[in-house]
Amino acid sequence: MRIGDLAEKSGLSTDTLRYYEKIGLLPRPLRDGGGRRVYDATILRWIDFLDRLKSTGMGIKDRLRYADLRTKGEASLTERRKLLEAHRGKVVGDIARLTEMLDVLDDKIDRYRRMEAGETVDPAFESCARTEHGAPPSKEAPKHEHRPGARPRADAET
Amino acid sequence: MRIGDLAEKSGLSTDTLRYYEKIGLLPRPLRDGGGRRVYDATILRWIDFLDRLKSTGMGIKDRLRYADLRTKGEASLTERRKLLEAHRGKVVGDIARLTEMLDVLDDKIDRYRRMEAGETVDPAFESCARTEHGAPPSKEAPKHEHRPGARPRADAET
DNA sequence: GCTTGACCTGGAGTGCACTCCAACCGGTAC
DNA sequence: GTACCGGTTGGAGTGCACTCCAGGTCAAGC
Repeated sequence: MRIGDLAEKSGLSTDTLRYYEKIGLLPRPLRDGGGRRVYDATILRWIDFLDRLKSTGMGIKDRLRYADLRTKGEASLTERRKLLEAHRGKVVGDIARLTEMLDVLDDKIDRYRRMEAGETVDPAFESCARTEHGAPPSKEAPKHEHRPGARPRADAET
Repeated sequence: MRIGDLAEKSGLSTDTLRYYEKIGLLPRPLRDGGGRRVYDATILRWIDFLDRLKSTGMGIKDRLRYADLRTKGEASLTERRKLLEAHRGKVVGDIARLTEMLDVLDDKIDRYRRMEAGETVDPAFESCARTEHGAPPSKEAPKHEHRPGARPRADAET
């Protein structure tokens, strides 16, 4: 398999494949008589995993680190596991943040929809602010003060 | 509130706040006698929402678009809703991808752990390839000869 | 009055992750 | 033989999202 085929199969461009090779994400492939890269189909699995790492927010440095450990064989098992565990933590956090955002968005979209329908909707007091900075509500909005579990904060946008 | 206070409260740097203002993400604040920016606390809500959009993967262009629509008031409700709905779709997709990755990672971490414990574990094919290309496991991955940089390793990731 | 520190501006620099390009080479079809 | 396609290289360019800096102003504290 030459670089063009791999590009097609992996969804990466030939430029990206060469770039990944250059920085060390991909191992150096064999070359044919004319000096052209020849790939084994198994590389696709590695590319797929790299892609997954990337698309779940792992930067190039950590992918590089993982790729580097991988070349070291069994000796690097523990380190690789730790790297993956760290990434797992990030993924769990990301899922939580995204899930929270889904609520915020649903809330906001619903409000917009009602406003579009001509309903009078009170200025969006909703969950767009992080609880950590939980600005104590100014006296303008005393209603929403103590609602455990409910959205503690308001957003000025309409 | 001056820019330093806002920076502290929002978690953004003063540079970033000025940068956001420059590109139009933040409205131009009033100035005091000495020409210094003076902020109303309500800006924090907007910053928090922007931050949420950002941390759930919305790029600066779309945030800018949303910010711009916001300044247009009610006339832009529908467009804003559509923008948020589009983002919602992305968020749903991201959650799915991350959740899938969590499985992959758990699988891999578990495998690594067992290998560290000396168990014989077959090379983890399934956890790194997308199900779509689902390649059947090849017969026997050759035991790792260790020649860094010379060739691609036969097994996808161990 | 002087120092300190926060703030101002415009513009340059950074890091990531590609992406594109010029100039060249090798193999195949006609 | 030559046109063409798909490769090769090193290096430059791009877009995003900041981040830093020089050189200045302003207000308050000593």
